[in-house]
Amino acid sequence: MSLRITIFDDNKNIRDSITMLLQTEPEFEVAGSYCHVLDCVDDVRESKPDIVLMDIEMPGMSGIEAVTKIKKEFPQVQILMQTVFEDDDRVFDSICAGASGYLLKNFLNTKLVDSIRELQYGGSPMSPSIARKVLNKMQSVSSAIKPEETPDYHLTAREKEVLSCLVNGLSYKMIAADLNISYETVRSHVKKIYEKLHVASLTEVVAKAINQRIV
Amino acid sequence: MSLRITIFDDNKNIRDSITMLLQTEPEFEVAGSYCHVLDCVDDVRESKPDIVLMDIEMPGMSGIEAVTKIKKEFPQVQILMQTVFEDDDRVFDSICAGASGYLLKNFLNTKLVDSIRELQYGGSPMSPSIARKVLNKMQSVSSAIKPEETPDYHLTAREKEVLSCLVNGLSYKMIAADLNISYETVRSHVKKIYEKLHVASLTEVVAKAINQRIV
DNA sequence: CGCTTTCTCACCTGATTCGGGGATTGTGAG
DNA sequence: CTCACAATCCCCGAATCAGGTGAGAAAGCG
Repeated sequence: MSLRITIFDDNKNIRDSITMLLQTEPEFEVAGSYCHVLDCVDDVRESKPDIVLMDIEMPGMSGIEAVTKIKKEFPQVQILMQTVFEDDDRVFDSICAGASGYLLKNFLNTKLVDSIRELQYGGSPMSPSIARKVLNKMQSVSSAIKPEETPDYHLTAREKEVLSCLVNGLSYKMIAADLNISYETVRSHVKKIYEKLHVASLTEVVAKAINQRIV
Repeated sequence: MSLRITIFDDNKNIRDSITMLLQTEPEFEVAGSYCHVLDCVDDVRESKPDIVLMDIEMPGMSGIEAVTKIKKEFPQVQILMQTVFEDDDRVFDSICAGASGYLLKNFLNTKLVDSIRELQYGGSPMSPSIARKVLNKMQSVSSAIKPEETPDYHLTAREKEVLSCLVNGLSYKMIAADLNISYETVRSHVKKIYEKLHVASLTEVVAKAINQRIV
């Protein structure tokens, strides 16, 4: 059983050299070869590839958009991105779009065949420098999510109730009605909240409450 | 100039075979070899490695904790994780802890030397199946973060400026001073913002701005 | 050239919030 | 049993915000 491979690259020389490279392996079959991705979904439908090689820089529509579209229609297709640039954002965007591997073009000759095999076996081939970018991004993302250190302002239960009403945009009057207490009581609580959060206006309270998830 | 490598692995056989493997390369130097990570920080301080090989399964303290500690003290040290398991969580945790590469143990013989060189050159060697897990995680995380469907309230640039001031807790007066415009102008902008966001109080504006990331 | 949008500013009236007080209960810790 | 603290309520004056109305200058557009 042969492995069908479709190529998207605007550079004919690269397409040809990839084709030649792939033909050295008997079980690889170039199912299609296209110089743009404007009809990528149709192209994939027709060529029925197991693996798509996608250049990231393409005229008309970017390779990243193409990945999104192809993955949406044919989620089982594995896509290997190729690029000359190590642009952080594009690497990241490609991954989010659903690419399964990422190869720098200057590794094409030496690594392409290996990479395709790795894709075939459920791996994700990546040039090491790309992998480094991915790991760094991963670390920054995860550390950006976690830091939920809530300094704990010792708000009482009632104060928290009032606070969450404030965050929901209620006025003192409305809060009073809502909690069945007097307007003045609400004010007392709010004053306390001001003290405890070290702020001096409702907007600051709301901002602080939301950002520090005291709500 | 030789590359100093320190090994942490509770299995003596593996430590020895790694050492032998590394000795085939003249510029590699095994700086230290330890069977546990309880004193990993001191061990690293003494052996002064450029690269640390860390087994993920270790008695006493897990390799992941060790990575955290080593990276905290010696951030420039590159750490290559090794494991027999492809446990999703541990892979992810290792990355967050600061590991720079991830190698499955059954690739040790064939890939270790290459991987160390890639680390040396700023890459992140990963077994393809590990890379796949990382990509998948990445995709799920990013899609979990992104769903920020911002309905787009058509705020003008100036309005957004005012808005961000509001979110930072500034009063109209302060905003006026900040943006070098009149108090009344600030009010005009705020009124517009109220209309566009369909709200009627500052607290609602702040809450909406933060929650929908219009800031 | 008109037309729309944006940014700017102004005035007035009423509503709401802010920052000080002070007071009364009940409850739980020491 | 005090003593602290939370929760409730009250008053006042000053500051700020809200809503409505109007209007001029500059920029962009057909």
